[in-house]
Amino acid sequence: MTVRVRVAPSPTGDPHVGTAYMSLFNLAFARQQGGSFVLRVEDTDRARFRADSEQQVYDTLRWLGLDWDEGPDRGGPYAPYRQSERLDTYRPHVERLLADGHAYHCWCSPERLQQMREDQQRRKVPTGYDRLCHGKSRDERAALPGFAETPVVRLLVPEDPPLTFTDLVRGEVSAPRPDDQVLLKTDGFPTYHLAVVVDDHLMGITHVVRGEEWISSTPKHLLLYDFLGWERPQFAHMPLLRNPDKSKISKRKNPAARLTWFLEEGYLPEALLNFLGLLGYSLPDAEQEVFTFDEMSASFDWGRVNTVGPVFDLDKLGWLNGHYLRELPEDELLARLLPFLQRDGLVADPPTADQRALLAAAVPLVQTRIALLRDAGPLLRFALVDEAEFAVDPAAAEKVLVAGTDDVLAAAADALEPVAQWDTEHVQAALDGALIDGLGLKRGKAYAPVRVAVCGATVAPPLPESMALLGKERTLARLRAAVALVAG
RNA sequence: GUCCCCAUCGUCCAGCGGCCUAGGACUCCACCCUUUCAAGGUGGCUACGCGGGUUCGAAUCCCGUUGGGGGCACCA
Repeated sequence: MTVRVRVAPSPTGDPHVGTAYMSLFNLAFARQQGGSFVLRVEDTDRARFRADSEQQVYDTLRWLGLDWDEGPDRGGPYAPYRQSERLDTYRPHVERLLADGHAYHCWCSPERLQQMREDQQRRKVPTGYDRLCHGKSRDERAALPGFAETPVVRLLVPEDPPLTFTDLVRGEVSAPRPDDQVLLKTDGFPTYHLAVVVDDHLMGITHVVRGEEWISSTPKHLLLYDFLGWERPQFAHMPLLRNPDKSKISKRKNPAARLTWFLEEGYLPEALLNFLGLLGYSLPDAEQEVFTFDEMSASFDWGRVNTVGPVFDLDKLGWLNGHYLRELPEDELLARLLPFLQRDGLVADPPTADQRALLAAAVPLVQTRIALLRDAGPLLRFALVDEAEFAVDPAAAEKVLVAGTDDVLAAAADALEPVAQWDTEHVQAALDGALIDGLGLKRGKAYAPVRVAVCGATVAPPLPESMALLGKERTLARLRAAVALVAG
C-alpha cells in the first residue's frame, strides 16, 4: 500500500500557520514512506470564500519548501482537487445514503434550529438536532412551524454509533456521540463532513493528519465510512498550536497565526520549518534541535508527536532565525536581504553598481547583528541613505554629542583627512593615533561621539568598518558637520 | 451546560518503573571577550499541579481531584 496524505486548507483568508504545521508533518511522513502528498482545496463555504486565498496558500507553502505531488494547480490522477468542482461527485453518495435510510431530508429553517438550540441550552440538556423532520414527507413537515422550502440532507445517527478509534499519536481515543449532521446544504454544497470522507476515500488517502479539534467530529466520519462500505483511513490528530494564553492559536490574538506574517517580518523559511518541527515533536536524539526537513523526515515517528498543544513561542523562533541567518553564505544573505532593503527605500531595484559594492562590504557587518531580515535596513541606513537625507538621531545627539566632544570630533577629522588608503585598518590606525595616543582617551569613550556623528546612532556596526563603508568624503563631511553642531 | 482531549522549568522538548538529588534548548541574570550593539564563551535561577493507590522502587502505571484546551453550525 502506498501512503497518501493530504493537507486541505479552506480558502477563507490569509493562510493559517496551522496549515504549514500540518503540511510539514504530512510531508515528512509521506516522504519517509515514499508516498504522495496531496493538496486539496476545501472551498465548500461560499460565504467565507476569498478568491486570492488559494494562491497565497500555494505561495507560502512553496516558500517553505512544502511542495505537493497533486493539487488543483498541478493536477493528478484524482482531479479535480477543488471541492467546489466536485459537486457532482458527492451527489450519488448522498442519494445512496438516502436510499439506504442512513440519511433524511430536513426542512427546518435556520430560525427554528437556532430556537431549538437556545431552548436546549436553557434546559441544560445536550444540544443536537431533535429529528423533527425524520420520517416525514415534505407535505407533512410543511404543516408544522419553522418550515423552509429547500431541504438539507441529514445523517441519521444510529443508537450505537462507533465512538472509538485508534489514533496514531494518541492511541485509543473515544469521542462524543454526534447528532444528526447536515451532509448536504441548501446551496447544494456538501458540508466538510461529507466532502472529506468522500474525497479522502476516492483519492485513496491512507492517513488523515489533521488538528486535534477534529477528534470530536471523527465519529461522524467513521459512520460515513461504515455506511458507504469503505475502509477507514488511519488518523493522526496533531496537537493544536496555542497562543501564549494557551488558547488555540488565532489571527486575532497572534500575528504569527498568519503565514504571510513570517515573510513580511523577514523570517527564513528554513528557520520557520525547523521551528514548526520542534513544536510537539523531537528527533530521536532530542538534544538535536537544529535539523533539516530531510533529517526530520528520515527519522519521523508518529509515536514521538506530543499530545500537548505547544505555545507558539516567538523568542525561540527568533533565535533559530538568527542561527540560520549566521550560517548563510554572504552572497546568499545579501540576496535575501535585498527585497527588504528595497522595501525600505534604501536600495534601488535593481541596485546600482555602487549600492552593490557597498552592500557586499556591509553584509558581513550585519550578519551577527540581525535576528530578522528586516533588521538590516535600520542598521545600514546611515550608509545607504542619500547624503542629503542623513540626520543624526536627536536622542543620540543629546546624549552623546555633549559640550567638549567637538574637540574629539575635530581631532578625528584632522587625523582622517590625510589618510590616503581608505580602508578599515588605515582608518582605525588614524583614529586610534589621534584619539587614544593623541588625546589619551580610552577607545570606548573616544569612539562614542564619532560613531554618533558618522552613523547617526549609538548602536551601529563597528566604527572603522562603518567609515570604510561610508567613504572618506562622506565621513569627513559628517564629522565636520557634527563639530559645527556641538560647537555652535 | 455537555461531551471529549490533555497535564515535567516562564516557553519548547527529553524522560516511556530503577541510569533522575529530573537532562537539553530558548528567555532571563552574572561574568569573560569587546570601540557601541550583536555574535561567541563560561556559570547561574527556575519544573515532575494536588491527593490517594499499585510496586522492593514512580516524573514514568491506576483512580480521584484541580487546572488548561477543544468540540457541541446549512464554518472548516
